Amino acid sequence: MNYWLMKTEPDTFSIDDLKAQKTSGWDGVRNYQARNFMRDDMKKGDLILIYHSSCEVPGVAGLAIVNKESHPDPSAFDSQSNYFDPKSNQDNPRWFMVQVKYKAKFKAFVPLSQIKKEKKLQDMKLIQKGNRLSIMPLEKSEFLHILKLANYSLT
DNA sequence: GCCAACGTTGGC
DNA sequence: GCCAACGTTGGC
Repeated sequence: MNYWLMKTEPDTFSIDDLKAQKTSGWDGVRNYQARNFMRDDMKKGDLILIYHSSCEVPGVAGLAIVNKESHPDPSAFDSQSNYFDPKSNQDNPRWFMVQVKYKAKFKAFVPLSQIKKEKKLQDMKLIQKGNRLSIMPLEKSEFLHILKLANYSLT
């Protein structure tokens, strides 16, 4: 079992949108490192922190789970899509995604400012200088500590 | 809106 | 393979 953090801009797709849809293909990722995590490493049942970025108060908003493992991102084939990539095609897809399933919206949102203050979270990739990855692995201890801050318990 | 930091592109 | 130019991310 692995643990992940996935960023999303809530103006585009928020934890509330995921809650309403229940499941969603995580399309539109156009960064190779993030793609590789989805294509190679994210397994069904892995748990995911959903992070709101580029918004008034950035931070961790909720929890999701990998529902379907890697498959080609169809938005890359759609010339009408913002995520269209003419270099990707059905025979040789360049971009992959996983499908995620809603688990919870945290009652206690965990803001980035709080994460930065937590001694136990200082090694998180999220707060390393210059890191812009939209999908990143978490240590189990980091994952659990954030659940604690969110006042959320698994089971 | 600013801007630091990073990733990608493409000429050479 | 180098690297300048450009585009994007994302916090502030």
